[in-house]
Amino acid sequence: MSEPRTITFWLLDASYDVVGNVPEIRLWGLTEDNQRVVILDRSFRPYFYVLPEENVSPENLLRRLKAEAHGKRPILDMTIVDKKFFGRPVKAIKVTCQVPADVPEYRELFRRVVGVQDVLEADIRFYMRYIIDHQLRPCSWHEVKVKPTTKHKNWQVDAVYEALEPPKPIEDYSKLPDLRTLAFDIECYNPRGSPKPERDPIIIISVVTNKGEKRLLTAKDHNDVLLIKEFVDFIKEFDPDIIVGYNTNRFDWPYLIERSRYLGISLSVSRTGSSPAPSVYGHYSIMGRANVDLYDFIEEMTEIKVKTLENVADYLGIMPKDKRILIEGTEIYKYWDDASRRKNLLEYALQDALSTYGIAEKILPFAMQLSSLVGLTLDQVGAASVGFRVEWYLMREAFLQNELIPNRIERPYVPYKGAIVLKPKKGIHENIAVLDFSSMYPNIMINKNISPDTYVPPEEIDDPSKYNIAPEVGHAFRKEPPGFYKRVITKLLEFRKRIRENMKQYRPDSIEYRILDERQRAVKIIANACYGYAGWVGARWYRREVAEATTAWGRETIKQTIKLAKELGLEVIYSDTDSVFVKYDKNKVEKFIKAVKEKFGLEIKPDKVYVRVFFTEAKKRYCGLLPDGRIDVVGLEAVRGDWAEIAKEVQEKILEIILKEGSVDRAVEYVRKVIENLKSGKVPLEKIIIWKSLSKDLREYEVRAAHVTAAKRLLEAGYRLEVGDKVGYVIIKGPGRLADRAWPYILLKDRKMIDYNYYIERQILPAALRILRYFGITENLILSGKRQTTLFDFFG
DNA sequence: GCCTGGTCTCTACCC
DNA sequence: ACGGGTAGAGACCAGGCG
Repeated sequence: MSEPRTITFWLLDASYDVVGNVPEIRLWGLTEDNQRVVILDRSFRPYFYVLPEENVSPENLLRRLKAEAHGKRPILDMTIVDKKFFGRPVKAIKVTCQVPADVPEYRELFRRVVGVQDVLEADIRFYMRYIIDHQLRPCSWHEVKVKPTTKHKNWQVDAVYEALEPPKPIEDYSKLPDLRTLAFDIECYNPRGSPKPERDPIIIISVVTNKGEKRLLTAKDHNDVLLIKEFVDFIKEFDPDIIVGYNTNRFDWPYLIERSRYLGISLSVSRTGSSPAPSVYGHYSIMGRANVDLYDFIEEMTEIKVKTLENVADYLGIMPKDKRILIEGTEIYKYWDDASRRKNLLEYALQDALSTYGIAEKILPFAMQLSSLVGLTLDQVGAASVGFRVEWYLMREAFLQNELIPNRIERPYVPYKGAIVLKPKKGIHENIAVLDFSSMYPNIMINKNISPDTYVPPEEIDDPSKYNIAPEVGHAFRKEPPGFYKRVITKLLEFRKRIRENMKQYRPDSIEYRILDERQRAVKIIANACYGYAGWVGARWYRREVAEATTAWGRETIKQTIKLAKELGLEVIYSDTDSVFVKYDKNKVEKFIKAVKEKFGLEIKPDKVYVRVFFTEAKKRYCGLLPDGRIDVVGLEAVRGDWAEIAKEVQEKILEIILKEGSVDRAVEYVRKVIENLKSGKVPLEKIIIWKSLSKDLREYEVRAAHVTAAKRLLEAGYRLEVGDKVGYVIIKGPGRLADRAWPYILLKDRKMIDYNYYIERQILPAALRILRYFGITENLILSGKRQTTLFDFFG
């Protein structure tokens, strides 16, 4: 039984601990035959690099470092190694320590030694070091030679193995193991505003699993001791691989942890029996399982404006709002205390867990592919910001290419010029094609070899023919050899091509197809984020000249493209960054595409053709009618989250009437009707709520803004608000500034308080006139109610 | 003291 | 804690008016 064997496993989580002065890597996973396993590797040691100053001999420095370390904690090894730093070959001293805690100690000690230029790679967590060095991929399959061990008998796994050699990744991403997923949500008793764990019990924990279980765990009146124990027991019994929730990192887990501590209950939900623990990027780590907060992913979906669980579930078609029970957060305790209403609360809680589970089904396949690609574990990848996701990917690549990973350093923010936006030709245009460059910035970075390691400062320029010189800004980049960004982005684009090739062997409705599709999406997202990353001052591979040159070439490209279009007789209506809107002429457009390819080595593709498109004179705001009758609204009030629904609706309807029917009269009639309805109180309250986000702490605001005063009123009423939350308010009648008349809709006692005049003058009319004034309509004309002539009607 | 115009702050958008 | 470019509303404030 204890003979060595090779097993195949899917990597779920990674961690480490020091056991008997030996660091032990733990790889948590699932095997092909559906066993939960942990693989221990005690052979790996932490290390970092010391980079000598240019004129310092590595041998001398090595001796000095050894002398410096003498008498301190033993260092396992110090060796001079050949590495590259920003593409340049360098000698570095690799320092291998006994345990991870030695690394920061020696980093601090060595960085002060004379002759040391820098200490590198001393800030990488030990298990991440392991993942990078062996190129493991979380959420992917690996092969590993192991032998069983009797260690850690009390852990909740089917088997514990010792690795006889490091695992090897398997390059097939089309399959997933049979995972156990658990979604949960907690409800707290909150008669005194926001619940506090040292005061208010948890009353319901709703649980839904992917194996068809639905549980409603409840408190005994106001005693939640058994409830929490039941929850812990259920997790142990079901033994989930993935635990999902909505906003669990900021609410459920901290609350459960605090509450358990207060009650003296052990929240041992992990596979080692430990409690969830706060970890990197503000997420909670549950040993051996992946704790995923779906909110992290929803946060990035800017198309969902108000990100409450019920809104998101509604938006994603998981649980339509009109088909579920909605209970106001502040009312929960009332339902709990009222025997006749308690069952409604229970149903509500279950629907929350079901919604959460539904979101997980939509999000997890992508999250897993992102995790696999960038190398962050599933529970971390969502919590990490875009910049860090890109960075982890780059760090893996740097390792493969023997490049030293630069340190994260603080730098001043220096702004630079971005893209060009053309002033549109205002009014209505017919038959307009939109063409845009595919991945313009990534391709420019490849074509011009733009990278920190190919950048050459002006004083070092010799023969200009050896460099690509950026227009306007004059930054120079070596043509050869290929720079870091070029190598990385090229690889990503090729990778994506290969995945898309691979997809062809599967039916579009198959699981394999879905997985690969999510994977190619993840690859595209990372490739496209490289430019932004390069211009981020917090990036390890930051260089302003890189970002600045990329946009400069982008500007030149689009300028030349516009010129080319005109030369070919295409009328250019508008352009933004990497797109051109031209009067559609099939032959000319085909010629144009070919010419662009020849001239710039970049691909421009027709994205869509508008039957009709309307532009105001403002940039970034227009509206187009598509051949299938759909309407694209871009930038205008109708698509902004900070206008009252009623105003957005009016604008959208006007655009539709104008683009489809060409009748200004009807549009004006429509606006008048809505104003009538509003005055007579026929418009539902939801449609006049204005939602705005809090971008900072309330005390930090410099001017009195409406949503801030509304937020303060919410706070006084006992609501809890955080940065990023959306505040919904209405404007009420009365004296003073607008900001002082903003009232949280939730606290509104009487609809009579609402200032309808504000909604007419400052919401509906501006939104309507934004469009209608281009057709000769004025505010007075709408308000006077005079019948219009058909003067402004057109086409039919 | 009120009005006006310019500037600043703030949000959310586009690509 | 990935980039810059942009519109538009409202707050704020200085200056003009008389």
